[in-house]
Amino acid sequence: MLIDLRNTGKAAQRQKTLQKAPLRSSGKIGSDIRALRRSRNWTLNDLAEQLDRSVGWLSQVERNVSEPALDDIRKIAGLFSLPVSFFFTDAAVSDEAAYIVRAGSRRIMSDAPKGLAESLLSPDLGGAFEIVHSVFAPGAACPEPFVRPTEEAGYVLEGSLVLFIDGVRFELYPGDSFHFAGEEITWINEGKTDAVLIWVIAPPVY
Amino acid sequence: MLIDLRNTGKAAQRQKTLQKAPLRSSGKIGSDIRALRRSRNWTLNDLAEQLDRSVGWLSQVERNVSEPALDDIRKIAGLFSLPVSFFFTDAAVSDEAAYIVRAGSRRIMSDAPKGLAESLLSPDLGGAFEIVHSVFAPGAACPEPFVRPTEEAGYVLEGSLVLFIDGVRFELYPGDSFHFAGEEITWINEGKTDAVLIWVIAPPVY
DNA sequence: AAATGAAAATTTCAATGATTTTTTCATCAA
DNA sequence: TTGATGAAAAAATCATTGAAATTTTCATTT
Repeated sequence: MLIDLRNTGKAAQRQKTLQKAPLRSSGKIGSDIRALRRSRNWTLNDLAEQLDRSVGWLSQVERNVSEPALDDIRKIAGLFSLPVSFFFTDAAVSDEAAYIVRAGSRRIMSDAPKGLAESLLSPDLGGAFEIVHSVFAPGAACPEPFVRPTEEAGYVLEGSLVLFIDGVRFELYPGDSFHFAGEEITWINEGKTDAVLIWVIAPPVY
Repeated sequence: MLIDLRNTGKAAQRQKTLQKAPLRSSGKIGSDIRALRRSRNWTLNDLAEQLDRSVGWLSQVERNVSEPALDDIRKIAGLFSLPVSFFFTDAAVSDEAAYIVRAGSRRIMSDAPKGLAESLLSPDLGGAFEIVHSVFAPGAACPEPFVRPTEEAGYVLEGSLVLFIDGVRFELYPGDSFHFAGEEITWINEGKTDAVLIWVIAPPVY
């Protein structure tokens, strides 16, 4: 059992001010930044340095106590290789926003004309895993093999995708699913149509 | 830096015998049982008791050192509310089995004529999360609201499903996705066609 | 080979203290 | 009035350690 010393004497008074702390910022941009930072295993200090801002400021921003300037957001988006729009999804109706992501209003994660369009199926970053909706254009190929310290799985919705797991080639068609953890991965869409997949990653990397 | 004491004196000799330990059982049924037991937070003892078997035996079975009799498997399937077939999926071609689950050869998790047909999209149980392919028959409804100590998310492939999250009603259509953790859930397929979803659960519960 | 029981090994868990990270807050600047 | 800073306070993280619980190993019996 822990003994809570906070409700005595001087400390009790401070708590009062704590509760009064105003929540100036309305959006949830701060939470997103926090999730993104965490997914990269950066500390407040790590990110603050790259932004040329103080740790205290970043802490406030991430807790939605104060809002970053547009320029900061641009910088942040850049650091995470995300489009600025990522932070401004038109949040759906009140209740929904927390639980549902409608087909038409997913958050875009990569605009890049690299042949891979990714959007987020989870309402927010963070949590144990994230679900991404990925569209691989015909001919698109993974720029280079990658290994991630994650557990990943996917399901093919449309088209077909060639996946190399530790160098072994697998051709995946609609309805097929895959799963790997720690192996070296590459992919290429050898088909003539888009390959559409649902990709699950744990823990989140975006 | 850890100091490994095992390669000295008597211990070193034992290690030799350890390496010789034969792997008598070929399948991976044992691993499945282990994953299932763990997902229920049961100890070897808990399960052994219900099976009227010794802990030592169960340990061997789970490590694929020895094989349970068919009757044991029936009992085990029963304890986990799974069809016996669950343990006998026709493992695809060698390399594939570990990574890929083909559309046509998923492991069935529930035959129950309750209007919900679930099959596993992950090649094996265990891991950080599991992906389930679920088909909700028209009119099918969740027998009773449930709360699970998990983080779950899903994506609608076909049809539509009504999901109640903490009592709030959401109608989901193809392309929509949802996410919840700890809320009370119920669902019902009010449509005239099957509702087909992909459902992700972390950590695994099956 | 399957199964058991008991010893040996391993894992799990809670408690502790040292660090690191994060939050709070008084204060200054725009 | 909000953004920003720096430093103190609080909280979270991490590596240890010892005790308890779980799991594995193995000699023996069926």
